[in-house]
Amino acid sequence: MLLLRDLPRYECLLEGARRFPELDPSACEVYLHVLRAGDEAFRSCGEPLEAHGISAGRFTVLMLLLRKRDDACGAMLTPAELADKAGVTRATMTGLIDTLERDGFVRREPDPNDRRMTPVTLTPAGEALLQGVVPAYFQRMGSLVAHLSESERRTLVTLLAKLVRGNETEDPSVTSTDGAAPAPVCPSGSLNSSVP
Amino acid sequence: MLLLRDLPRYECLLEGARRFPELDPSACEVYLHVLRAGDEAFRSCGEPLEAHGISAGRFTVLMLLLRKRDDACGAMLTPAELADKAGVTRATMTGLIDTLERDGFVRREPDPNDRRMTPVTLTPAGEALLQGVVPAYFQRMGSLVAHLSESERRTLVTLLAKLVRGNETEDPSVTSTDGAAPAPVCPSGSLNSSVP
DNA sequence: GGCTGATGGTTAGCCTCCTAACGTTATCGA
DNA sequence: TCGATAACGTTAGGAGGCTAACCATCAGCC
Repeated sequence: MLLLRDLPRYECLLEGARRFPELDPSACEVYLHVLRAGDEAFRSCGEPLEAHGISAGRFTVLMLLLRKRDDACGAMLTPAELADKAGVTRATMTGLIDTLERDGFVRREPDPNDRRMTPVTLTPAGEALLQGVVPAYFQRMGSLVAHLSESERRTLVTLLAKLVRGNETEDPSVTSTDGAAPAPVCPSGSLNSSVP
Repeated sequence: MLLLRDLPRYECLLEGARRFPELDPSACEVYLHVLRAGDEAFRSCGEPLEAHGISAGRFTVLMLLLRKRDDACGAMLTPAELADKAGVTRATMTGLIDTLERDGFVRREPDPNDRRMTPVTLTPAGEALLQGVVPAYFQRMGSLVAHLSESERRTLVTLLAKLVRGNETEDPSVTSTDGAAPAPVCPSGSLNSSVP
C-alpha cells in the first residue's frame, strides 16, 4: 500500500488538533490504526505469494480460474468477467493476463461462437503454482489473527463492518446503476477469488 | 489499493474451508474485513485530496514539509529524510518531488555546506494548496468513523493494535538494526506527516 | 439488408511503487 | 595525503494501477 511505518501517539494527535481545529483525535486514531492494520495484513499475507514469485493481483486471477474450473463445466472466464470479479479495470486485467500467459500460468483460447471474446484457462503450471502457495497463504492468514480470541474476532469484524457500512451510506456517489445492492452477495464478490 | 469490492459471506468461507483444509474461516473473515476497511478508509479520505488534484503520496510530502517549517528554524528536509518519514524509497521520493516541483508546490535548493544534499522547501503555492485541502481531509476522517461511539472506537483501536503487534513479534525479519524499538515514537513515524 | 449501438479486448499514456546500478561528494583511516 | 567507505540523489527498467481512445464483433431495429 503506502506510507505507513509507525503510528503517532495520542499526545501527538492532540498536538495536531491544536493546529488543525478540524482534526478529531479519536477519529484520526481509528483511521490510522485501520490503515496500518490493513497494510500489515496485506503485506503479511502477500509474503508467501512473493516468495513464490507471484503478486496478489496475479494470485487472485489464478484463484478465480481455479474456482471456476472446480465449479462449472465450462472451465473458462473472459477477461471482462475476471476484471469484474477481481475489482480492477479490463485494461488492468489485460496486463495481468499478459504476464501470466508469458509465464505459462494461463492460456488465451479464442471463443469460436463469439469472436469478440478470448476466454482464459488455467494451465497445469498455473495449477501447480497454486498447489504450492495456497497452504502457506492460508496458514499466514491464520497466524495473522492467532492472538485474537474468537470473541475478539467477532467484535472486530462487527466494528469494521459497521465502519464500512456507515461510510457507504454516507456518500451515494458510487451507486452507479440502480440504488440497490447494498448486500454483499457471495458469488459476485471479488475476494471470493482468494476464498473460493 | 486493490481487488476488493464485496466480501464473501460466512457460508462461502465454510465452503472454501472444505476445499482448503488450511483455511480458518474466522481468521479469513477478519482478514477480509481488515483489508476492506483499510481500503475504504484510504479511498474515502483520499477523495478530498484527489478533488484538489493531489495524491496521497504528494499530500504526505507537503504535510511533512509544513510540519517541519512550523516546528524548526531550518525549514527544509532532504529527500532522504522525506523518504524515511514517508516510508518509501529514495527513488520513489525523487519521483514525487519531481512532480511536486514541476507543479510549483515545492522547491529544491542545493545545500552549500554539503553539496551531496538538495533540501526541499514548501512554496507559497504548496502551502496554499494545503490550506485548501486539509480541512476537508480531516472532516472526511471524522465522518468516516462518525457512526462509532467513543467506546467502540477505543475497542476497535485496541483490537487492531493487538493484531498488528501480535503479527510484528511473529516475524523478526523486519527488525533491521537493533532488536528493540517496538514502541512507536512520535517524531519518527511516517503518518505523523498527515497528523502533525 | 444495413445502420446504430453495445459489448469485448487491446493500446497508449500517465502515476506510483519497487530494485539495482550509477556518479558525486564527505569522511575517515592508513 | 590519498584511497576506501559511506551517504546522497538520480537514473533505468519493471510491475501494477488508472482513464481515454481505439478497433472488432455482435445484436437489434428500421
